Amino acid sequence: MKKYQPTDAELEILQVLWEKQPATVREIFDKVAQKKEVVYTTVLKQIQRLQEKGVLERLETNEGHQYRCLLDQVDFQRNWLQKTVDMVFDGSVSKMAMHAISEKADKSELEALKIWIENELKKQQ
Amino acid sequence: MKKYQPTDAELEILQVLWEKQPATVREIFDKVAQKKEVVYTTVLKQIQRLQEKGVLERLETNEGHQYRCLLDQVDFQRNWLQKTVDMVFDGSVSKMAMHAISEKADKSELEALKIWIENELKKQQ
DNA sequence: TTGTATTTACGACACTTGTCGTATATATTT
DNA sequence: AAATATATACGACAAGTGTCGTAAATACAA
Repeated sequence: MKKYQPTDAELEILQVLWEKQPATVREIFDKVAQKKEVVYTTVLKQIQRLQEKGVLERLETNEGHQYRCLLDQVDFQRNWLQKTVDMVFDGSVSKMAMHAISEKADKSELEALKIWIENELKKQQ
Repeated sequence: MKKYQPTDAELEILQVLWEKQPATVREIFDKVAQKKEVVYTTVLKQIQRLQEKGVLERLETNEGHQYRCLLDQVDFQRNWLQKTVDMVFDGSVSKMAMHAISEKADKSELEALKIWIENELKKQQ
């Protein structure tokens, strides 16, 4: 499972799993239901379809089925950013970074970033 | 047209329009066809559906129909990043920025970004 | 053990999307 | 004007998705 483009609804499920894995349908459902109104079986169905596609793996434990995500979060993030840069920001990483930062970063986040960049620079030279 | 989540295929069309607007179906098709194999009527259909949805506007000029995108590119970029941060990077802008930058930034880009951040910091306080 | 609650499976439905073929309208050329 | 080319409209279809109801299986409680 290297590349897969989940829909928004699917992504919500993956998010839950990336946070705590493996998890039961109930656990996943509870988390998802906090964010949007949805019925248990809807989430279940989505989980099952994700499993059919090979994105999730089902483990048969003694306390019911558990699911684990076979799509690595970091890989996914990388692909997502790749797509973002290519399709939304005309191929420019820094254009994207600046947009993002100026939009929403607060002071502490800016500070953190600055320090991080300085560190990167040291490493590079 | 403030918020709309285009599919990948739709986004390719919007990209063309953001670059040069308004444009005829033929012009859009030519650009899109450079990137992937597709038939004229497929692109036409997508354009028409986008128009029905109010994402594109059709202008009746003397040399055929022209289309313009009613979805502002900057708004779209903002929304996209919002979603990216929320759904892919656990709400952390700097986490996302770091991912992006470390993927691809060279020294000069880092320098530029550092200066830019310092500037942002000054503006904020 | 028998009834109740929970979990899981299965199927159904409407809607969207990507895709294209065909028909019709419009323009251009001869 | 007739013939040809181009543009546009229209409809169709399969696949995928979000959604849920209901049935079946399983676990738990009385």
